[in-house]
Amino acid sequence: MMEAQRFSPLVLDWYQRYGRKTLPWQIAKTPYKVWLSEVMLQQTQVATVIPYFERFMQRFPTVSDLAAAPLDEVLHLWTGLGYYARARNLHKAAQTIASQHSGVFPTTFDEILALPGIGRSTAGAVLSLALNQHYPILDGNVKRVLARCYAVEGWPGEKKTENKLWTISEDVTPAEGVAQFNQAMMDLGAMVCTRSKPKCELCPVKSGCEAYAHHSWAKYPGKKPKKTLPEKTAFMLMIQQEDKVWLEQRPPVGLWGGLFCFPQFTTEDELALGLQKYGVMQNQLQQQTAFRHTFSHFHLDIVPMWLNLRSSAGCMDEGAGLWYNLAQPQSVGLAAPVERLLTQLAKEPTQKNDR
DNA sequence: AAATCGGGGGT
DNA sequence: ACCCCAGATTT
Repeated sequence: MMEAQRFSPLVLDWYQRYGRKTLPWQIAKTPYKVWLSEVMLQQTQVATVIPYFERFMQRFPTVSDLAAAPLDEVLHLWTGLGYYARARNLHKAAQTIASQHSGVFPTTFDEILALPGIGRSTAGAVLSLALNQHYPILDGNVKRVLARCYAVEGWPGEKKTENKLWTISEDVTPAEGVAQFNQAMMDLGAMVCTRSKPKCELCPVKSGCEAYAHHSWAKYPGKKPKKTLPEKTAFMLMIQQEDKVWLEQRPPVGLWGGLFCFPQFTTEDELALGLQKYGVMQNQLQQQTAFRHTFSHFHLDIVPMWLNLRSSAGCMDEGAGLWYNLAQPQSVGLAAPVERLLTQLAKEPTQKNDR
């Protein structure tokens, strides 16, 4: 059993020797950099985040730059990261900081917590990592380390389990050296106490770890109860005219909110109706190879339907979408499968498809 | 093929 | 207060 006060010295000592200290958001730390990196890291691993982070910092060096940018450009730089609601929240929070905090990132817990897209853990991370204020965090890495060390049963998605973990995090978080400690906990979870095949022999807290003592690391954290995913189909209509492809912007909320996508239909009948609406000929439609895109809650079988428009025969409403130029792409957000199909189109000469 | 991640929004 | 929803990557 590991007493709470024994925990942090072991972790801090480990951090001095093995922790990460030179990630882009750790150089000249500011609340803005920590916030941006934390939001990106919520969904993606460090190696993937780095280039996104660098692009964001280059384009939006300050919160005010981010606030002043068009949302489409933010979504564009976010393309491929997923969870686009987070990019929208990021943008909205930046605008709140610009208007309500004179462009200065707030430094109290309640002010930060009030920003969209920031909850208890992210607020704690910003204040502890950037300003060394005494707040615990509880991200996926910390949950795993603590669940194993203290043999916390249950899936962390359940409130009861999450509450237990928060209490433990509060108990082990030291008043001094919080910035290093919290960073260390995340590093420990990412590098040592990994989901599968943890490197227990390298762990600074193995001496007091329940899971280590009972060889039961695989039991923690508890697994999410699983259910079978429903399957849906989407016909994606790719209308091409020379170097340009017709895309429409999705409504601001919901799946792929605010992103540009091909006109999309659930059934072939709907597709036929859509073709009528656009005033394009049905007979030159070509079905391409279908593929599956999986979300957390359903499978989406995507059937790309390609159509080469020879004349300006279509009647597209320019207000509802845009002609995406494959040769000189516009700065807009794209859903991953849409980007994949566009890349495909840009590679293949029109002639090859045009049969 | 399955697991994952912190927060928002709806019930 | 609880439950469901995001999206792409890793294992």
